[in-house]
Amino acid sequence: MDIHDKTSPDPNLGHNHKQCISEALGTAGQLCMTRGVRLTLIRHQVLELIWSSHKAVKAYDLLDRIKPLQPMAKPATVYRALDFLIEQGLIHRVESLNAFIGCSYSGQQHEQLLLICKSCHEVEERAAEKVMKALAREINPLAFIAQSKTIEVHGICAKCAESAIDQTNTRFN
Amino acid sequence: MDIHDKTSPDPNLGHNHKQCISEALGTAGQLCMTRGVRLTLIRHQVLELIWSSHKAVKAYDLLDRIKPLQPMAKPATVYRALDFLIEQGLIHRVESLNAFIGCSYSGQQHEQLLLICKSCHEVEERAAEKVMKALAREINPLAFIAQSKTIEVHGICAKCAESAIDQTNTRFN
DNA sequence: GCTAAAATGTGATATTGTAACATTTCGATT
DNA sequence: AATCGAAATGTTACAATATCACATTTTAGC
Repeated sequence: MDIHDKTSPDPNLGHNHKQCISEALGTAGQLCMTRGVRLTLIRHQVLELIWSSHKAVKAYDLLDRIKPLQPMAKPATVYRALDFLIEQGLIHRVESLNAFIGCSYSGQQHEQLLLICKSCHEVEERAAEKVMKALAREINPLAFIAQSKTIEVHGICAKCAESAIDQTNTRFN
Repeated sequence: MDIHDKTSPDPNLGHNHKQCISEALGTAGQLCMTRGVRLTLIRHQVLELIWSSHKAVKAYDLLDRIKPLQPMAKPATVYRALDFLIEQGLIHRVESLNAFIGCSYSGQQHEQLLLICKSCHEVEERAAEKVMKALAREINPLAFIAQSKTIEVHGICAKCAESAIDQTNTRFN
């Protein structure tokens, strides 16, 4: 039942997701070039698999999905690629899911808010600058030196909430 | 080298931690009473172990530490107690550490901010209402229905930052 | 081409968490 | 007090997530 039938993109995304992927991969390539780091084949493949949808992906799912392309792949193969991609800010780890998602703001800021839908499992990333400023104002007076900030909100996204209402209405027709 | 020598409280907390523990356990007892749920011996022991310091505790460390008290204890023993304590809002799961911390605001609100020190590993919980309001203002217009919010900040706490400076100065004396 | 560093291959194992079913304990009712 | 159903716990097995150490290969710079 998983729509991730190995490598093909989710067909139900409501936007041109191929463009989404190619943009992300293009930006990633440029950034790595500029920084003098290597977006190797494996790393590129892992990044592409992560971008195959806007859902957070688990490491062992990535492992299964990369095996057709890299029959030698082992857990370390995937985790090393993930480490690299996180270091370069090309993906985020979703702490509350032990999963990974493509970064929508690669090369830009690095404080983000993740909205995680319990229904469709898609994750939306937002810069949420006002929230981050409020967070900074909360923390600064405490003399706590912040090094990384994780904000993850679980709930129901607008699309899923709407379709739930639709269903409810349908029942009364 | 772990200061958690089984069950005794951390002696370096800079406050009367015994009172901290007994307050937390007292509140927990009252809340469970009021709610008609049972703070059984195992649950009470797990809660007490979690409160033995202000550091986040891992489930399997809890298992090791509860074994002298409950020789039958298995992973499920601990995880069930943790599930109960989380449900009742008596502890929080620290997502970015896969660990658990006593809740400093039991019975009150349920949106908190965790400040996690990478140096001493202590976790400070704050209500941070302004941050939460900013977060609500960010999310509401999106029609995303938030059900749970996780904010975890990793960094260096004031105490550790200060002692680092002290050390630096000492080198130049 | 040579070399050192980076990346990957490989096997083992550590850590974290859950499922399923049996047994015991608790508390409300008779 | 006996009983009965629900809640809690005991118990076994295993699933899911992640890391480590060491061998080998690839790469970029010389």
